[in-house]
Amino acid sequence: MKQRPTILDVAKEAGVSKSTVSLVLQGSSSVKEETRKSVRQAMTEIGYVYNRSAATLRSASSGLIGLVINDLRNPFFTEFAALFQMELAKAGFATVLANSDEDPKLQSQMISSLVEHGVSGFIISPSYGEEEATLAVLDAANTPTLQVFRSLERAEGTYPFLAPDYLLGGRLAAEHLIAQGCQTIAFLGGLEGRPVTQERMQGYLSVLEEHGLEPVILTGQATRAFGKSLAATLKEEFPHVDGAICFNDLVALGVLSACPDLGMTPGFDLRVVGFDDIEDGQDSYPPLTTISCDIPGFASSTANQIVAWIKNGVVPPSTARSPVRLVIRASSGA
Amino acid sequence: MKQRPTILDVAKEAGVSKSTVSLVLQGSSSVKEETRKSVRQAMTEIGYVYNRSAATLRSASSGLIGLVINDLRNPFFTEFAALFQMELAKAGFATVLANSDEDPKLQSQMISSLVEHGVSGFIISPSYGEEEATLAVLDAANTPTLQVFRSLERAEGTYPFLAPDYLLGGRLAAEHLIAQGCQTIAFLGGLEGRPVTQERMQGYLSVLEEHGLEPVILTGQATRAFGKSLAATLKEEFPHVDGAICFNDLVALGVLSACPDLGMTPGFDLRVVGFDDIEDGQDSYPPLTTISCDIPGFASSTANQIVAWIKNGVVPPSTARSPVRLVIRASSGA
DNA sequence: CTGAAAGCGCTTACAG
DNA sequence: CTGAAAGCGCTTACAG
Repeated sequence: MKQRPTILDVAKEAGVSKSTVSLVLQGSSSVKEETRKSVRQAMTEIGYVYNRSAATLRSASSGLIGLVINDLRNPFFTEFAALFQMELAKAGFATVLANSDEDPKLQSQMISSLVEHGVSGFIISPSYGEEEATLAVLDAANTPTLQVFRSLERAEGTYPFLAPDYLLGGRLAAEHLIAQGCQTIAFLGGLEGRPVTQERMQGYLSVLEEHGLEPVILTGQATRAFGKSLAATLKEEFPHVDGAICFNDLVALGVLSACPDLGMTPGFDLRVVGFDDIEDGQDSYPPLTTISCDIPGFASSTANQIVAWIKNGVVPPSTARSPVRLVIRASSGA
Repeated sequence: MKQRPTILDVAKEAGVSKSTVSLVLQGSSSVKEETRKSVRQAMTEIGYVYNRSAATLRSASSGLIGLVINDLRNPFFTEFAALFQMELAKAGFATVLANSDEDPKLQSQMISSLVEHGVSGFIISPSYGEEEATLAVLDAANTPTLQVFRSLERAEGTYPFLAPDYLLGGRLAAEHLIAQGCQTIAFLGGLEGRPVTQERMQGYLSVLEEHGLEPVILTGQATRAFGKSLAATLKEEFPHVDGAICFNDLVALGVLSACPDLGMTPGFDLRVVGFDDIEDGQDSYPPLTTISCDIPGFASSTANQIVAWIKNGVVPPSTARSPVRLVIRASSGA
């Protein structure tokens, strides 16, 4: 367990001053190629590892970015987190992933822990409720912060917000089911009053209105379990419903998995559309028609924006919407 | 964007020396309660935030733990990561979550980035292949490192390994299917030659041998998609198979979702058992019988061990197995 | 292009 | 119980 070598050791080994070593570390162009090489070699020879804490202390930029997600167990967010992290790694930043688990208390705790660790920026998909604590620590941190997918009410404007065009997604889903000949289309799942639910529902409502159709709305948890229970509710209380737009794919997959026991054939008796395009939807029975939010594109765009903000001070627009598209599979009977 | 206050500002505000502030920060018992209070109050008044980079530089312990996972998109690992992170937060450590995505190159890169950031310990579920680079950077890091779920071949012994009792799991699954009356039981999925596959399969094989039954083994990717394709293979080439033990739940869920189109009734024509007990298996059709690895217990045990190692130098045993149990649901026809 | 010096915000002995 | 001083490993002007 001997001490790790420092730039001083490297300097000694390479026969230069420690400033020169530091310049090599930063890739400065004012060091001769030859010198650079010998320094690099000295580093590998003595097993030097860069100490970012020291660098951070002096230069105030850690190269760490905090990604705080409301529900990391939802595959949609997992997918985003995985892609985002890889994207950032390319830009030389490390990602600290934290799961606030829909708990605003946990969220503010985690954020303040990340601030202590000196993160250079935040990407947050916030948990709802008790916004004060979270906003207080974020304000005190005074660091580039981007909201994704969801936005805190009081933070609109202060922290730029980037999300898929949920409203358009709702419209596309509704138009598709109408084109498939559905007469009565229900909107299933998603917590009442939440902005994301509102937007997806609004797209659905406006299309139904344009076609003179009556809406059927059954909100609730965005989970498989709730989706399963909804299928039974539909069968018993709303047997005339022949199309369902689900708040997200989890709800939709729950509905699909409940159908066999209820004697319903999804894609035939009941045409189902989800939202998010998580991978599981490709391998469900039947495969799930859904609204894709282009997560890879969303992740790279988010990564680019936060990096541009940190490095060059380019503040993203206060609100931006990314494109969505309909992905047609068998669950809607196509 | 004014500078963040430092302990010097706090000291001035509270009318004490900065050493005293530092002692308060560390919860030293040698500070009068009264002093402590006034210092704490001064902190909140001027909006002080602790700078861990500075502390790390001086004391060489960052309070950061790196969790490097081979496939974060698999819900099994996501679940573990989420629980582990919460457990560590309780102990005052922050978790840096990284996804190596089954890519050993990415893995060694991420580890060295984490080392630069000064993590105090590693938990690694390694990606296989090209072990040299990963081991080299880990050796250089010289920091407490625990392997979970999987172990690098060359690292047995050097880095303690903690995993569920896969072999017993394979046995429990096989015994259950035999008790259910299955005559021909197949083992589906899992990459050939991987230790985890070997162990699960070994449990299955030994039970079959004890009962004089012939094994049927179809290895491959541990994904839903592969599970789906296996169901068709079974139907065409192995119609006599009436029980299936899947490498993991993803494969099992893939098999289940393929059954309807093949005219098979899971739990009846084909009794299916998975492995891992991911949440999706509770809401599949039919619900999935599986081997539970008690992820919450595993996560907290892992967290405790790494913390004890870091704080008190307690090195975990070089290999340990955690209990597994059979969870019976409808897919095995019970 | 390279060297000597100061300083980032803490913690750590060491006096008192 | 509290204060003055040194130092962790870097980066940053500033000379040369």
